[in-house]
Amino acid sequence: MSKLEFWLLDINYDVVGGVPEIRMWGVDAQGRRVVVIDRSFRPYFYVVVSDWGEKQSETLRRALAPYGVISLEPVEKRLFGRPVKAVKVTLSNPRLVPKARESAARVSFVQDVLEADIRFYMRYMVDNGILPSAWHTVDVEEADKPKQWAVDAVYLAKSPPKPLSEDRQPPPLRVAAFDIECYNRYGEPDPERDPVIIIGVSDGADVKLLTAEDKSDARLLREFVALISRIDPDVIVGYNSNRFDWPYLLERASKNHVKLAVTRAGGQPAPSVYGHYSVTGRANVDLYDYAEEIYEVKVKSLENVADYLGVMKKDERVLIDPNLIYAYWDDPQKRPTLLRYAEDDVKSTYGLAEKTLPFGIQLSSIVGLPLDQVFAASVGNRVEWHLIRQAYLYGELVPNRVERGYETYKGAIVLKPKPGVHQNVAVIDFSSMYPNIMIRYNVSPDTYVPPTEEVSEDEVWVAPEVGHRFRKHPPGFYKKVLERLLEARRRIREKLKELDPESPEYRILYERQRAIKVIANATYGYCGWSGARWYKREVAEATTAWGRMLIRRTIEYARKLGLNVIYGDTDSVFVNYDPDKVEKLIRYVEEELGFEVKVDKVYKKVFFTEAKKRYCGLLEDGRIDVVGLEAVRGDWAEISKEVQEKVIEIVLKEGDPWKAVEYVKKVIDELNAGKVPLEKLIIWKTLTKELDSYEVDAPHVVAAKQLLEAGYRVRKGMKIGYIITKRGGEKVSSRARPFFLVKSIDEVDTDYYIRRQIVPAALRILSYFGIKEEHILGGKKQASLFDFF
DNA sequence: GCCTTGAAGTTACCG
DNA sequence: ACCGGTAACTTCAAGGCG
Repeated sequence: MSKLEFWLLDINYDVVGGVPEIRMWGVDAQGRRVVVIDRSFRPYFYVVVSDWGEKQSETLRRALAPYGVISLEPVEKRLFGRPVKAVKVTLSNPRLVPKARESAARVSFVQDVLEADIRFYMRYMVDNGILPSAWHTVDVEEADKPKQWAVDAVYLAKSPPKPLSEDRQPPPLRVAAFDIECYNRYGEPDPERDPVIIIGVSDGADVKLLTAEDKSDARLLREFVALISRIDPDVIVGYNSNRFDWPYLLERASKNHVKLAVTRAGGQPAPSVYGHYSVTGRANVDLYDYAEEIYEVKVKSLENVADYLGVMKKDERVLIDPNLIYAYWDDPQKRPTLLRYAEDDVKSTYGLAEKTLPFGIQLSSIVGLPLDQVFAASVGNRVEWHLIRQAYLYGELVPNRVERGYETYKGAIVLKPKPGVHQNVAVIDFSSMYPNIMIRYNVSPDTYVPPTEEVSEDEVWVAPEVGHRFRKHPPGFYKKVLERLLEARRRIREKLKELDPESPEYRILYERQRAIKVIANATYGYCGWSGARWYKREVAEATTAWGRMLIRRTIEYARKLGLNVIYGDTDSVFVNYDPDKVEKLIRYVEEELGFEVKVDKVYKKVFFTEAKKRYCGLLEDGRIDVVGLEAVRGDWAEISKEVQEKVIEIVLKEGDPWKAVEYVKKVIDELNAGKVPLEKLIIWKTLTKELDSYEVDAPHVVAAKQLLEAGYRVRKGMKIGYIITKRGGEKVSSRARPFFLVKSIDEVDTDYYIRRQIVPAALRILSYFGIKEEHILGGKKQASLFDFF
């Protein structure tokens, strides 16, 4: 027997000779790739019973007999904080759990079946405190290695692994990025018909471009399998690989009778939870999932995301129209360009992995989902897995998912801003307001006291406005969970202060505290989500009610101090920066209200219109913040955003709105002269539902229908880029066309872009200064129409 | 039948 | 499949006028 330290990369299970075995794929301290097998674990679930004795035990045992029941064990557990009579039902085979669950549910004294939907390997990790993307120590015995397994050693665990320090660095991981190009002469490539023509693979040092000869990809697929096997990556990354590359490769492989044996167990990738493909023994990460969370990037193409993250600048790489890939392939002159394009794609993908994996690794170990699942899982699922882990530690049963109706409740307060330019404004905001409210007032489903229940007043916190009551003691589930998270984050931030920001340790811990913050902040939203296991409307409702109270009291006190409250939203107040008074305000909130606030930023100048949630400000270092305005929205043409940004800059930095008018006029002249590139006129909008379920023919819907007609695949979730042209009727939508079908500026309805894009975006700022449309369009034909009225 | 007006539908933002 | 609050656009139908 020996001790093994390993970092857990992937986990799965199989049933061998009727015995389930957990397989933990990882990297050990010497950099060897290992599998640790545990055959001692058995699946189980709980039944909540109204009664438990010899008779019930016999009945249940009989009902479950066909499913290999091993034991029935009454246990002390709680559900939503209340002790319940529960029986732990242990089975021999994880695959029989669903059937056994149904059977158990039919037994008369069984009130509920719980935790039967926790996947077997997740169950194993939760129960043993095992964390993916983290180090463990385990007593092992070396075992025979099945010959198709691509690892250095296989071990049998003598007992379950134990987690080591969470701050320890991950081992050096081998990462491979891949990207495929398909023949697409007939539009969207169809794996039934169109071969894969290029597969690019990068291991960070080298890029290999595998190509198909004569449009036959059987050999190409075999080469890909061989290359992956040679690189033997721990992490395989792609861009949209779960939705495109993997399913496409698998289908081509099947057509060509090639086994896509890229897993460490010698098998093929397999569809798995959250729409991701599992590549056993490796982490298969789709970076598109990460990109979806970068809201600053509106059109989430690989080149845009790589550009934004500073991985590869758009103007320093080869870009070709994806629809013309086949043409570049067919033309020997152009094929080298296509190859460079494929190379840039795969290099960008690798670069993206370098930027994002450190965060992914930390998120994975905090919420407890394997690295390849954590990006693919929704925010709700991430929070939920974090909660499931904690529930186990507290002896709380995991509630079942239940179908519920949708309920609304009141949210945060947004103040009407004071319009105009304000100098020297401090933004004061609450640190993690909602998590801290839940901690302070013990807001949780298990501490909630229903109206029917009588308790003495001093035992409960009563939420303002809504009157929901929560027991002060004992600490509720959410409180315990959030306190632990915030405390961990505090500790890490303390440690960060002592580290060199350029060091790898710093990077790891920085990403870790960021991941913790993300989960803590999402927990409030989770509790108000009707799909949540720990959903309780009153919990969410009380949290926002306390939030409103806090912000109101803060504003009141600020005014009492003589501060000018200019604006506020949810957990922030904007006041004139009088350091003494601001200091007093902060002390008041900390001492009287018991919450932490800080000066988040100070604006040299900040400008508001009458609208909430939209403003712009000049910071002391000369940077400009734009919030909510057209310039930061993805559904305005680039030209309008550019104009607004520049107008804001002129107004804030030079204080001369009329100078901005001159600038806007200049841009309009350029547009009229046909000097504005077509790309700046594209308007992008998401297709949020199926095309035929739209009630209104909005411009992007009309454009999408044209795409469909032209033979393109149109799917929910796509961003549709369109340009408004002259051709068509009165309705804007009748003049919308997919952007790439518009070939010349002459087709463009420049009047639309002037009157409905550029001018409104500029006037959003300028109208406060008395500037009107005719001042911008002055002297032009359009203005005379106005004068007429 | 034409024009105005406001509601409804839609998207993307803020915190 | 995390929440509610908000602005702003386009379409569409109702209402007023004649």
